[in-house]
Amino acid sequence: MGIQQKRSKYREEFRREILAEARELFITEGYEKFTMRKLAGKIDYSPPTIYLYFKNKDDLLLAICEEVAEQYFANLKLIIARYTDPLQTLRQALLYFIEFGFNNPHQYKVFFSMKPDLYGKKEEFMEKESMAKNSYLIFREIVQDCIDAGRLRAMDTDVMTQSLAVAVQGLVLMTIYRQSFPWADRNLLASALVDCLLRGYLK
Amino acid sequence: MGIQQKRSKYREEFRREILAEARELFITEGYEKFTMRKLAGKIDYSPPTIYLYFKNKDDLLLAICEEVAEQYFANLKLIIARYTDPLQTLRQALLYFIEFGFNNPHQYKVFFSMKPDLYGKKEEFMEKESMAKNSYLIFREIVQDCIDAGRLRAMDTDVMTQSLAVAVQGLVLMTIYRQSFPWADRNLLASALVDCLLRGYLK
DNA sequence: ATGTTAACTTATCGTCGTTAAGGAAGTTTT
DNA sequence: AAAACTTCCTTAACGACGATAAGTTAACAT
Repeated sequence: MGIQQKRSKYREEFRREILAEARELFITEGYEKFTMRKLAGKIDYSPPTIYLYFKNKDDLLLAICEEVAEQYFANLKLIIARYTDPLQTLRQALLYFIEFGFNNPHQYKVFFSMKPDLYGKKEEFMEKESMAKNSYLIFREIVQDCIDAGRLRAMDTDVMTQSLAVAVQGLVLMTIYRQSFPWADRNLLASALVDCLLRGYLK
Repeated sequence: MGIQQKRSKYREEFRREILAEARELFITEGYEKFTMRKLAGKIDYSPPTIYLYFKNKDDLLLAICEEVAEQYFANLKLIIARYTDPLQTLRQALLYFIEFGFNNPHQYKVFFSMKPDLYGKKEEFMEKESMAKNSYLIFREIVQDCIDAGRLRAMDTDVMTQSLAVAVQGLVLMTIYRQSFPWADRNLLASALVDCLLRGYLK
């Protein structure tokens, strides 16, 4: 049992090492050029070795997603702690989300390189533990606080949360993915959109 | 010259035929399973034949995009003609965009399967003719009308147009791409978001 | 010493986008 | 009418991909 533990400990260590290298490869080379073979080369192992630690490429991408979500989640919690006014908290949370996307375009793209149902079936998402789920729930809480405090209109919390979320995600996605388009200044767009959204749901 | 014309006419005809089959394959099989080889099989020609009519896969995807944008653009013009109140026109335009995305998820995905700069460099987009450009400009015009009529706040037209656009595109993209997530009712989200956006920019 | 297991390799499969080279048919030139 | 050229399409192949099968090596257990 002791040995088993030791082994699985090394195993987990190596897995995390691969993951770290994978994330770096993703960031430096971008999604389009990220391949299992290149990753194998980067860690100086043969390609099949990766498959001993990850079921397949999607599994690995999901793991990267979770790492990214974890990083986002941790910072979001710090932001929440910094503000007392619920509306101010929400504003900063929205702005931080956009900033995170702008600063980490490659990480952000991972989420959209995955299959539509990589997080499982519709019901499974809320049952399984995931940083993606945690991030949504904490964001939902912020919105709920605004409603409870009477600062935002009383309406279905999920509808409000999700409509806010998709709006800011749209900004990040579009500016990242459609670089041919003559976008206005990103930061201008960000503050205009967030202002508009909050104003739109103001009580 | 007459013969040349005849030839290029047939050539164009075949090209459009391939395009039509490609779009159908895209719709029925989805982006992930769309391959040049399958398309070749579908039109009963060998794979390299397609390359006589399209430079490469991206070129073909771009052509599909333009077809989709053309369809969207045509319908959008009809909607504009139907309403006189500028704000009402904008509302319907936003709702139609979302509806279009919901009803044509596969076509919509084409735009995001393309390389970031498939429409050329940043300056080229506005110079070259494209249905994507036309769609943006007509949408921008609607927004401009609302501002001019004093119904929406006076601010940079492009910033307002683009922030509205990315918000609704976010809704479509997220619901299409992240199907594991327990979204609220799509139509509820759509009307809530559009209401919020218009309210947010109201004068 | 022998059997067992884990970790890793090489070799390979099937698929993809794409290109090279060539052939068949029609068109133009002589 | 024969020869040369052009157009259109084919077969064959390249390199890269994700992934699997089968085999090797070394550590460990008995």
